Amino acid sequence: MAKNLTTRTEDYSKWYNELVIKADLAENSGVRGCMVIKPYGYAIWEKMQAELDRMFKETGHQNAYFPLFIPKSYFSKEASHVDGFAKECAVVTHYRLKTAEDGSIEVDPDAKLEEELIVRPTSETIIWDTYRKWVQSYRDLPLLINQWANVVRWEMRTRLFLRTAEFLWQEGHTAHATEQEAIAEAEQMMNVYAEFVENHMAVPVVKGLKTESERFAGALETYCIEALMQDGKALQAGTSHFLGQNFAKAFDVKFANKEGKQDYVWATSWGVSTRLMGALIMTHSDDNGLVLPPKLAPDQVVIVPIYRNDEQLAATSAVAKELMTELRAKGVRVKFDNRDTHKPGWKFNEYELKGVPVRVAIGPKDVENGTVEVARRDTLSKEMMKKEDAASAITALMDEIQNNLYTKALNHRAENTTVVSNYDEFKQVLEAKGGFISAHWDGTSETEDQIKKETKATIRCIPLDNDNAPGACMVTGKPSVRKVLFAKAY
RNA sequence: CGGGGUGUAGCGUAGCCCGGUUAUCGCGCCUGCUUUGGGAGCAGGAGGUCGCAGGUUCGAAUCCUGCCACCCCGACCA
Repeated sequence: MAKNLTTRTEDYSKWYNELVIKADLAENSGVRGCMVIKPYGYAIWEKMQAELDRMFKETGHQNAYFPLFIPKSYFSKEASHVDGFAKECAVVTHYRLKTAEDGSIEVDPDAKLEEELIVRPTSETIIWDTYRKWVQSYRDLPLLINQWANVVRWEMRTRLFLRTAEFLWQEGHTAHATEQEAIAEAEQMMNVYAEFVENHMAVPVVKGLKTESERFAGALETYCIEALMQDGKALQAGTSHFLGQNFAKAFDVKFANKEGKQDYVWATSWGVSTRLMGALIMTHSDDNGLVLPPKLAPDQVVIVPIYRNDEQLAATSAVAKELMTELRAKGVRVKFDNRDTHKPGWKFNEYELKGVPVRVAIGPKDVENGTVEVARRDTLSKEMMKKEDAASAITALMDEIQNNLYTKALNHRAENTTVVSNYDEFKQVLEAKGGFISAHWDGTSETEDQIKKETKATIRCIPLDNDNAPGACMVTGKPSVRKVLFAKAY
């Protein structure tokens, strides 16, 4: 069979790009660093959005929308925040064009804005400026709001889904009366993300805390979920920040507490982006194309009729439509592809490339024997079954494939997580094997920087598991509270 | 922004060093016939500002200058 893609071992980066483009998910737009998300890719994103949105609402959040443009002065109010984003902002300086004498279009110099507008790289500043007006009393709290939006970060280097100049995301911004409540919220949202990524995307994650140097600009604590890709590099899949009172103080968001005293509110923010699409692709796909977990697949089952003439088309279509009706009654998303413009073999390859979990083929022989052919995308195996058993068997396959994908990814992570005791071993494992490396660290930014400079590996997180055995830092030998997780990252 | 590379049909490319008929090949596209259980075969056909702008020359995809775009490696990052 002709290979659809460059093999992963040959060049993972090229493999990923080809996969995104050939599976019809997205393409380069020709506008620097921006991508066009194509209908099939967007359908997957919509599935993700729907589930996340449901989970946010279940935990008491509401959606709202804030402006795309943020006055420059808002950014100067929180010092570390502006430091973190200043280098990557798109700035609007004018509001009008005009036709020049030579007929070309130019920016009208008379239309210069008094204060430049920043295209949001994230919305903390404009949201906190708004929250000031919304919060007066402890009765107005907590404020639990989420926004689905696009943001722009003028990155030097971009990559489809993983790092684009413009990307889609959700950003939650909450305000609380107490520190404990805000911390609990930040932890809760990290758990929501982990649950979504593991249960729906079938991607196992490590929950943890970021080190000080990897923290979000303006946060006191950053909670994160980290996933391991097939090439042994780590990908940050989502973050949730405890912001303390930094933004409340910067934007003067005060409330009267139960004692009648003025106090600053406590804040969190949390977000996941279209980068999750990258995680999904790089975790499950193989050299035949995308592999989608059933819970996120726009089409869970595709039925392909096989026929030589009109009578056979009518006969196979009748069986296909019966099966489709049965499956739909069980809540399965089914597509019947009876296009006459492509041959069955062509369709088989197309749906493999697009990662549809189950494919059903129905031909004249099946009509005669009362059977159907059921093929799984995850194992690439095929099975003949009685037509009357097909609907319940395929319904059961949805769970089985979902679980199988998760288990496979979990095994891959286990095989590629190494505990090391000294720096030489660390470097050797990083070079030869990659993956997550668990090691002791003395807790200083200096040591962290040294490791990053010497090996390109960063501390992905301080895991929030129960493995709290103390030890000695692998580099300096100084005391370490517990092991942390290192990896090369995207 | 530093280092390297590439721009030729919708996609992937040959040609460039060493200038010379009508710019090569594959995929895809269109028409017809035969086909249809793993990307069909044959025949015919359409499709090109050779990234852009100058320059050298009788003649430029090819040589020179400037510009632009994209890709890869660094630094930065969801």
